[in-house]
Amino acid sequence: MTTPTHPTLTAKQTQAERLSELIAQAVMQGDFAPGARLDEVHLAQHFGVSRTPVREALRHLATSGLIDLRPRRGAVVPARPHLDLQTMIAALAEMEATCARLSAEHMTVTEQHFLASVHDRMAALAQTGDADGYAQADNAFHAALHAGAHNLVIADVTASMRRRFAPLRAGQWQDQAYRARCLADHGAVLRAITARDAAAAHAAMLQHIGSAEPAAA
Amino acid sequence: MTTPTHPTLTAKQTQAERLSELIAQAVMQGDFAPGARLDEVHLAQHFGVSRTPVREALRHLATSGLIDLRPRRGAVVPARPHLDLQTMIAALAEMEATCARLSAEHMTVTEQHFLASVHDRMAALAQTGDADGYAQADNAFHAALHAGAHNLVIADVTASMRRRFAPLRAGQWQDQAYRARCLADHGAVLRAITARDAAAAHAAMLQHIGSAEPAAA
DNA sequence: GATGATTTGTACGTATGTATA
DNA sequence: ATATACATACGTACAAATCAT
Repeated sequence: MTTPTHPTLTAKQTQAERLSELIAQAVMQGDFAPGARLDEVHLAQHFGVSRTPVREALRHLATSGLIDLRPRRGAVVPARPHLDLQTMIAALAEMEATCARLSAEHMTVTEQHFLASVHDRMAALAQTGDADGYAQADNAFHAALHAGAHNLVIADVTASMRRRFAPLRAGQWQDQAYRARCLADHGAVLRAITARDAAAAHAAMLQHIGSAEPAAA
Repeated sequence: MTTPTHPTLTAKQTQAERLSELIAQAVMQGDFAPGARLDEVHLAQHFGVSRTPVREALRHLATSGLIDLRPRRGAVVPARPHLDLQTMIAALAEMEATCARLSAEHMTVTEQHFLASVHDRMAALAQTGDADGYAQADNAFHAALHAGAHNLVIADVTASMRRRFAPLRAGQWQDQAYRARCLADHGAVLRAITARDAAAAHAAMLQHIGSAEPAAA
């Protein structure tokens, strides 16, 4: 009976998801040498699971752009923080910034109030160390902006881009400084939107994603 | 119709990749009803493979955002609300405008010269009634802007959105007034970009697509 | 609300393609 | 260049959870 090395706090997750987050964190922290091969059996043994969930986690991370995965050749962590990853972050930043600008132009007052309430909830959580709740509030904030753009195509594209970064963001919320900066950035975006200042909303969001997302560490 | 069984032609692709493409096509073509469950066993049987590659393909598609995949509950094709033409045009306008802004910021001088040469070619064609050549030049102009954004992700998303309008644009080029307006709009964009005026490039492109594309006629 | 059927998640074995001697 | 070793891709069996009844 292979037992997990340590008790998982969130029991509702699948092993593949857990591993995806763990491996993503490890790669971003530089625990693996750049260019090193991520051996399936080695990882499976290390985490005390079979190769199946490891494979699925690697597929997920490859699609997210964090690792390179070539058929029959296995996974490697790209020598330098993946070039495409930075490109994808920049792309996400542009999409989110567009949503912010459109929100400044098109949001109803009711939607503005809702956005503010989400922000307040996030601020309240800032005191507690509740990383999980914080992540949830962050998603709610951005989702409100996607909706506020009043364009389902743009909202959909942005949301789907954003979803790819979920495993990469997972660990960030543990960092107190990151949480604080995130809250401050959101505040700036919120102010620009309620002031209907499209250019400021755009700029604030661009800066937020550009700096807050896991850049080339 | 998707081919149920393939006579084991072992290309350099893996089964999972093959399936991923097939399923993606099927979903985008609307072969599955929105909200329909994508059963692993069914798909495996349908394509004549085991569940393993099907699972990996579904993971890939879920990460890409094409399908929804919730733990222990399987995959479903998200019920996307009907996207009307105006929304899609507005979305394309935003993407093209973003490319224009990024081009103003990042284009090299060489790229600027190339863009100008494409524009000149288009101007020369304006006199003749060559609708086909004009359409080609228009595509070249926008392609140059996509490239000039220096972000492959954004370029790709924009190009794929644009491609969807090709059939709708086909007839427009017959109209002399449309061709003239299009050329003038491009000129404004070009001037803003060579002046490195990001905001002006953005605005000019937004206006161009918003007015020139086949609006809700 | 409990129970059975169906489906997903995980483990493991086998074969084929890749890399190395 | 041929052969050998090894890692990945795929198939299959079992376990666990969801949903229907």
